[in-house]
Amino acid sequence: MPIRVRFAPSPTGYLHIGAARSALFNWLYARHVGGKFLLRIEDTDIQRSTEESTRSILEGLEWLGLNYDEELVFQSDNAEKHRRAALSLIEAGKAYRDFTPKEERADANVKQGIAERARAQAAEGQDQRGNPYRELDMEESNRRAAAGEPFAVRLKVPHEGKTHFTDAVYGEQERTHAEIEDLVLLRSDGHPLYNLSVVMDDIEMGITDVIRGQDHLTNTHKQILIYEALGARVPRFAHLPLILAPNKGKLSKRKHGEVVSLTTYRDRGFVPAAFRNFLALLGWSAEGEQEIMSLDELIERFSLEGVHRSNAIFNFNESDPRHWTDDKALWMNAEYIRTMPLEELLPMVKAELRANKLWREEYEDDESAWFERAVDLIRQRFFTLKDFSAQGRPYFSEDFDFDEAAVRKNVLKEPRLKELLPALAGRLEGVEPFTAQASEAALRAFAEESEVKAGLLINASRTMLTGQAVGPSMFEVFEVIGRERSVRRLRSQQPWFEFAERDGKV
RNA sequence: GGCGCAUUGGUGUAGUUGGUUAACACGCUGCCCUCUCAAGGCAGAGAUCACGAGUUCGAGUCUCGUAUGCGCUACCA
Repeated sequence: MPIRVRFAPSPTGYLHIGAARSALFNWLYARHVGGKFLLRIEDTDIQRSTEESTRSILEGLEWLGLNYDEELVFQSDNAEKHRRAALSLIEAGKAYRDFTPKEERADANVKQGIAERARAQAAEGQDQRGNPYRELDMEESNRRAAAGEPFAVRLKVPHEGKTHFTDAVYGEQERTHAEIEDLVLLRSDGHPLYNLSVVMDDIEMGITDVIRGQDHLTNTHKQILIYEALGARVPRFAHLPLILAPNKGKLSKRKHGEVVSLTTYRDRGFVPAAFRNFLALLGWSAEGEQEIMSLDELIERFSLEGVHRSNAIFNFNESDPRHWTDDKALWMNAEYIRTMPLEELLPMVKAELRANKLWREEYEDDESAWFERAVDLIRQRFFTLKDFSAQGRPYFSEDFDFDEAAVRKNVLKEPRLKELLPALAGRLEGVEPFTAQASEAALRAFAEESEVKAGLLINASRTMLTGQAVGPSMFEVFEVIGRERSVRRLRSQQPWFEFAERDGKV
């Protein structure tokens, strides 16, 4: 039987890292075994589901390159079907109507309420089959329902026995029925609940392997009971370890904000392949020590056996601009930026420049060779795509800022530079052709004549041309910036205006 | 409260059927390279493998207990 897996997020917020990782693993598994990867939006929680979330999820998957097969399924479209199935389980004697009035639960102390209730039940020696309506006479039940009395539908969990399954990651799992409550299938307002809906949709979609977060590991037993009540074949299960925040807590939108949103990584300059690679290594490892893996390698090497059982911590620190997200993710992004095929990087740089009004059509036309050269030169030290419009700005625009520390250290420190730099500009003006080698020769000769160290002129030039203290080899920069712009920038007195005169030093 | 799962340096992970100095990546420190910063090369710091007991000639690897963390326990998903 062909393998079919699915990713089934609920659209109650953006796609977070953990969910994205689940999607990735499902996708990799499907591609590895030549199966199908399906997508289903679990929008049965009408209160919290939004179209915007759905859009964000779709965008995120697209960004990661996780295309889905077959048509997108919205769980809410099947609500009526789920409702009818629950009702027919009553007929079959596998579920029953519970006329107990609905208990309102404040969202904030749900967990606490559960624990308290459990304690109270244990104290009274009550078991999970204690519902007074469980054995209510069918005629009586039908009559009260017909009279319009509201009821929830609960699954009749057998008194004896246990459910059992073999999880592809966590191994043998067993749970006695006594530990499972008669779970609610249908709310008293007729709304089908999660466990029923997932099971039915998974059956309908022909899902053979359910791969999802470990937070569903214990729910699985309940779902197996539903599969059995429905007379359906139980799929294989594989539960994935969770991805935790630095404080070891669950990743949450409310607590952690947008650092845990996948789209943040897109918007802050991550290369999709890099982030995908990083994500794949959270909770899974391939045999061998290679960690940088292309999509094809990922697909080829992915297996459920390599999935771990312990939760992984995803590091981030929004208040630290340099380590705002996981160091390894940042490193991997830089690694991709400097080593990926240039033609794959170019469109991303184009998008980044365009978004910052730095893009010119010539870069793809008359100046394409220059553009490629420039990108190839500066990419070596960049961490994110954002760097192309930030530190990279002087290469694409005349309007760039001078870094004050750089100016003080490399330019103002030596008063003679105010005359030396324009003089150097004069020398460079005559260099033909204007190559890295030629400019180097000219600069070194000029340094010797002027009896200053070449390094002084080099570092000063770097700051004059790029506004920065760091960057690529200076002679490469001369060549890429070009003679005309280099000369002009060397003659600019702007740093003195901007910083020195303000200090009253000049 | 009950049930389940996990626990290897700061983080992500390797550690074959128990067998010498616990491996790799990121991060960190130093050196080399050098016009700066990266990259690259080299070297280094950092783990009594959560803790306690047991089995064994020998345990990160097996058993039990404890602790901690996480998850589930809902007419949320």
